[in-house]
Amino acid sequence: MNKIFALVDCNNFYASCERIFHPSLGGKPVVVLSNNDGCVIARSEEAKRAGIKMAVPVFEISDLIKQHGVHVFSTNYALYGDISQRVMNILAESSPDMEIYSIDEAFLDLSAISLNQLQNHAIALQSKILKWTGIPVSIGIGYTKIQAKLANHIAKTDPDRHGVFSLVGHPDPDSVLEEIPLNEIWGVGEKYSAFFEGAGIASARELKYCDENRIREKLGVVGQRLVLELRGTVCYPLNQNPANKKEICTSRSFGRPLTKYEELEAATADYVDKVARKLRKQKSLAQSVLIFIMTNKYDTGPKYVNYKIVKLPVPTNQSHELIHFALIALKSLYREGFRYKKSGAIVSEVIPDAGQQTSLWDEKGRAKHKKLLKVIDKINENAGLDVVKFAVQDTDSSWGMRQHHLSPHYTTRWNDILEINLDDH
DNA sequence: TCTGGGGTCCTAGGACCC
DNA sequence: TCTGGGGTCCTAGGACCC
Repeated sequence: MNKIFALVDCNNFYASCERIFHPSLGGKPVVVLSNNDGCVIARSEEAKRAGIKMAVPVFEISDLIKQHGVHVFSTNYALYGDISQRVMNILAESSPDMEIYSIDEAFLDLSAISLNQLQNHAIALQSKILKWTGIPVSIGIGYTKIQAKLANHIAKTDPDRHGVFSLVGHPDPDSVLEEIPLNEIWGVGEKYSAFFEGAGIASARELKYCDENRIREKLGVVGQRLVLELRGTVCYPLNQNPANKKEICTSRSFGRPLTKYEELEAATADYVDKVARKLRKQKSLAQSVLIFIMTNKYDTGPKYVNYKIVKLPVPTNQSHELIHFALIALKSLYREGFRYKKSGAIVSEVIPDAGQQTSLWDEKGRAKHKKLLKVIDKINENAGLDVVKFAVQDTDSSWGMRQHHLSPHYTTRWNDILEINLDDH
């Protein structure tokens, strides 16, 4: 039996999240900014129509913002993560065979739904999500993930489809593919687009019927899979139990350039602690940690970029231990006289935290710290904040993110819960 | 003058994704 | 003044082995 995949994708997710708690923003242009209020990372339809492009630095569009009265928000991951979970819960309930692909997308296996019910099933799901969470979604259906992605693109862009489109059961799928430019295909980026253009392949339909071996020669197995998936051969199955991360990274630009070692140390220790928490959350240990620091790549002043990798003597996910080795690396990286813009920590050689061979001596202190960290994690999780920190992380954190347009944490922080005044009408 | 061949493992870097 | 952050997979090439 053929597999049938659906891709459910939240429309303009971050912008839609901000709108849930600001219903008056319906029909108005909304954008959400990256960390430090740097670039545009989400736009409502109105903002797109106003000519605001994805990923532009916000200072370049200040005129557009004024001109169209665009509502601007700092990124609020606590809110988006929580709303995402609610959407995913609804999907999981309706289709147990599901893969969460990103914060705002999930693949579903709909093979069990009869062909003539597919469309209705999708429409019902779409309206349920809207009703229960306030988030509008688009749903695309196909015989492979790449087909489902394509169908989703049509569901989103063709107003006649009202957010649902299926290539399965379509009378003439090739005529649909004919209209799809190559760079809309999932897995086709800048380089592949240029290659296809040079090879005289102009649409998704042409790619589907091209000589598969020729593509394989030039683009390897990745290119060949593109062709096969377009034809309906599954190369990317549903991945229901995503493996643990093999690499975990936390890095940030600072709210202002840092020059003193102590400030750089505080920020970097903070990032390392965040990495350690992510490790503990997925019950993993890291065997090496990389620290990098860099100056502003857009600055005209003196530039410096460098990194250092430290092999850890014992695999660990303990914050203080990782911070200890990270700071040794940082010390050797630091040079005076530069304005640092960003630093980061990446752990790799990640292994499961189970049955690790450690020396007896190691084991003693480690077990104690493990208990302590468990408590700290719990406190921080419940508070929804970084209440407990290591001393080196600094409580002042004037280097922290600029977020001048942050909305409240409506759903994850008690103090921010929405109050409704019933007398006010 | 002649100078194997096949295999594995590791790493860096490219390409892509949201 | 202001320019995001966190991932995965694949490939080519070097090191090393027998």
